[in-house]
Amino acid sequence: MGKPAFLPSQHDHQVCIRQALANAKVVCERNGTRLTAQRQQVLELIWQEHRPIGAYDLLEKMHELGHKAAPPTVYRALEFLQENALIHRIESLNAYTGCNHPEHPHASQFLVCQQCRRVAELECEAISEQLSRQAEAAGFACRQQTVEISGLCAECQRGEHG
Amino acid sequence: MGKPAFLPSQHDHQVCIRQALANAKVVCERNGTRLTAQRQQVLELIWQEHRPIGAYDLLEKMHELGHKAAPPTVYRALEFLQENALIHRIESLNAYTGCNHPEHPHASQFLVCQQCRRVAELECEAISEQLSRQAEAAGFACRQQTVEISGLCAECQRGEHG
DNA sequence: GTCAAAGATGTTATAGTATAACGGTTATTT
DNA sequence: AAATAACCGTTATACTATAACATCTTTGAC
Repeated sequence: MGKPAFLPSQHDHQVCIRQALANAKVVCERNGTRLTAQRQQVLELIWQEHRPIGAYDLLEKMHELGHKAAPPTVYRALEFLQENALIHRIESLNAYTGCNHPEHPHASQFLVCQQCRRVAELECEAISEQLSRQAEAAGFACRQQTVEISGLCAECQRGEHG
Repeated sequence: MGKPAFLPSQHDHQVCIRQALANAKVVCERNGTRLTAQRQQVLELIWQEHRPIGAYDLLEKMHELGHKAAPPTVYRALEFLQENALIHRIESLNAYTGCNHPEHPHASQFLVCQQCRRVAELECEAISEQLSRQAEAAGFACRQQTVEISGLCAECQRGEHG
């Protein structure tokens, strides 16, 4: 069995962040796109959270770090990161979260905990393929899937997050 | 084979609207909730569109009809209609659309055409059950599913909507 | 029927999310 | 070095949603 969908809340998150930044460099190089300092900062701030973070919360963090940015700055970075598959937007939260598998294209499914607000990314091909099949059966040409499941993660079901 | 996912754009939509309002009355009666004139108006305006409509567009339509409403009015109606399963919110559009099957609880999947902005509602149990299973396998207690697929509907693939 | 409680609506203000538009700067290519 | 494209700064504004509080209406108990 692989990694659990939700990492234990007490894992060493610095490792996640370093790994994500290293991945991002490789991906951008391969894509021929530029991971500028600003974009990298936004990506790092996203990864520093254990949960999806909103654009204006990111903005606030940048201000705290002395980077006097305006909304378009952060939205541009978010757009770039999405285009390069480095982050995902969680529609039901209006928030952004790091992608766990940026190195290959994939359709994801997200488990969104209503209590602790953490999100797990599934990458279940059976689901994405079944969705594609159903869409095609209706004559629909599928471009992008948004699959988000709200509920309670295992820890919150056990009452570990109050 | 049943109804097509996307109705032909030239069907008699007045029939859809009348049917939806009749359904709504039954559903609210069964739920013990009150379909007031205001809520009914919002539901009717939603059904008058062939595509999901935003809260502020609804507001504008109400103004055109001489009903001088403020945002909370329409949001309250939308909340009520959602609670009674009479409409769905399409997260990826920030817009609302009539539910095709309000009489029984169900998880839906939405096909969202990027060109004509129409939406088809699938109700595929195989998909919703597979999603639940995957979530549970991760120890996740599923409460609500959001499944939206963006792409092109059959008509738009044939260039019928320019 | 009256009255209390609950539910629904009106109103004002404000919070939260996102983009348009324009000008300047930096990097890349030739 | 000039031309181009990509990136960034800045201001203003559009779009989406809710808080808070007052008023009115419906319902149900007596």
